[in-house]
Amino acid sequence: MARIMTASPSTAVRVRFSPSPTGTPHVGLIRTALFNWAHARHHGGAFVFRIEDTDAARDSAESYAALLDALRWLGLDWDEGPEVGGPHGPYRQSQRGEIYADALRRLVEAGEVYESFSSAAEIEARHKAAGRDPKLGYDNFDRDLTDEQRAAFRAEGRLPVYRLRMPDRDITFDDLVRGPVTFRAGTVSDFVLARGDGSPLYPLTNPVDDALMGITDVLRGEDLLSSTPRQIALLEALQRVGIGDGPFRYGHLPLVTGEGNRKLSKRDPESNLFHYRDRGFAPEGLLNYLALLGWAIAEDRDVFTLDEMVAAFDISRVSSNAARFDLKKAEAINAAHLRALPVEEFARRVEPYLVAEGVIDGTAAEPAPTAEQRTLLAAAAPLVQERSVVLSDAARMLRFLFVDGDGFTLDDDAAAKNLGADAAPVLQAALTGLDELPTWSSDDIEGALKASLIDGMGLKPRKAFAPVRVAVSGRTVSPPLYESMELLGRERSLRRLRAGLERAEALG
RNA sequence: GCCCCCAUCGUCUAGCGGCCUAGGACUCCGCCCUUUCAAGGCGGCAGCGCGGGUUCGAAUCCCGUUGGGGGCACCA
Repeated sequence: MARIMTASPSTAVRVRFSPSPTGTPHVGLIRTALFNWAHARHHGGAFVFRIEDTDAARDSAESYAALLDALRWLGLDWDEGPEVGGPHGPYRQSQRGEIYADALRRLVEAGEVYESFSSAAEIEARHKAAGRDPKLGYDNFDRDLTDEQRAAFRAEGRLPVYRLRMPDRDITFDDLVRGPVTFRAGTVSDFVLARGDGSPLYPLTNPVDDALMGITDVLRGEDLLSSTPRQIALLEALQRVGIGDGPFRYGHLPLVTGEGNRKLSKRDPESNLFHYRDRGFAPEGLLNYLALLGWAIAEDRDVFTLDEMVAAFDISRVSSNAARFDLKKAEAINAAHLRALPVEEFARRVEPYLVAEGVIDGTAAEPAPTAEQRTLLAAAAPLVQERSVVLSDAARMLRFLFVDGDGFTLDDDAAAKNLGADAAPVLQAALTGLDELPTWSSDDIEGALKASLIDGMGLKPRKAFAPVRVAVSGRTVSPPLYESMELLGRERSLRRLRAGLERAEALG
């Protein structure tokens, strides 16, 4: 372990990643997870994973599974959390009901929290009556209700919600990425911690768990910045009733935006993490790109490994401006990581995408190529590694090698452009030259094609090789032509050239 | 409307008073390499929102302004 450990356990960094299991993991959410993880690893601290599933109506088992799947795929390992356990469990809020009930009880008994009977309509009506903006928020009306008043409301059959009594002073905290932030006294109204039926809400569960789990640094999206004064007030109140040690450090990460500078929405397919996995982003490539959204490792470098990130990560050097997700750059970073992979590793990672192409057996999780296919892939992988932006590119380029007969199809656009009538003489000449070849090696193929097409027909290389490439591989972008044909083998190569010729002649 | 945050090339960023006639990356455009599609190499286009200060000196500090964003639920 080369990592630097902090001096004493009491100062060890503890961060948490606490998503709610709704929908599919979002790239912005993952960026938050990454920065938390990197911060913890950099300081030799703990990365706690907690599931905030207090809303039974919206949470789903699929989302929960997807969250674990996502972190595991990315390699963001957690020290405490679901399926790992830890001293502060359980790590799913749906299993911590008693903890919140106890916290709420203590807060009420201490007078930190009070019962509020006002309905939204009543609050609005009071604002209007007083000539205030009706959408001002809660007006602290129920703060000092007497026992008699409360009893009267209950007698009407009303159930109160529970609100925290906000302190009447400015609340300032030193944001880890932004520096000092102050909210003026009176600008944050008393907020609801639990429903009328006593069920706890996020504003209560989140700080309670952070306090109980010994969290020291909260790194989250900027969208939560304005709820920080509420959390700080709650944390102070909790401390007064014997829960936790008061407020901790906060750092608000810049938002990840999409087109039009809007916060990337969960509805936007571009925000779906698995969309990138399905296309063949490598975890290290995607993570590297996500890290660039708000952080830079050095002035003149932007491709780096996770280990390098851990060593260099400094939360205070995270940018505070929102960052636009740029697919083109993400792809470029990913391509750099794919090229850096040992070729055997690259081949192994292409396998799931060949399964998706339907050319090898197995599942994405467990591809089951035959020994023969594995040999072919090993030979072909080096030909496509540097031409792949995502792993599915490689699978698409390699597909033609793994199929035969009806399994082989021509790309429509490629065929339309390159296998027209004028391709017929080219393919005919190629066939003639190739047919006489005593041995079938890439060098021989190269020699034969050049002799018959370039020298023989006086064609420009572009013109000469395009029809051959498309006839043989089905696409305009393929592995290097001669090597491809060698791997394809004489029979299949010639058969495809003949098929291409027939097509070209039919059009002429 | 109220509260809070932000402000350097189209995009992501470096810059934390002089090293800046502002550096890198992506995109785009050229050229080279390859008698193939790509990849790679080299080069180019392009930026400190505006106005005041502070200072010998400001992209960097302060104030204002404009613009953008986020938050204002018995969702998380």
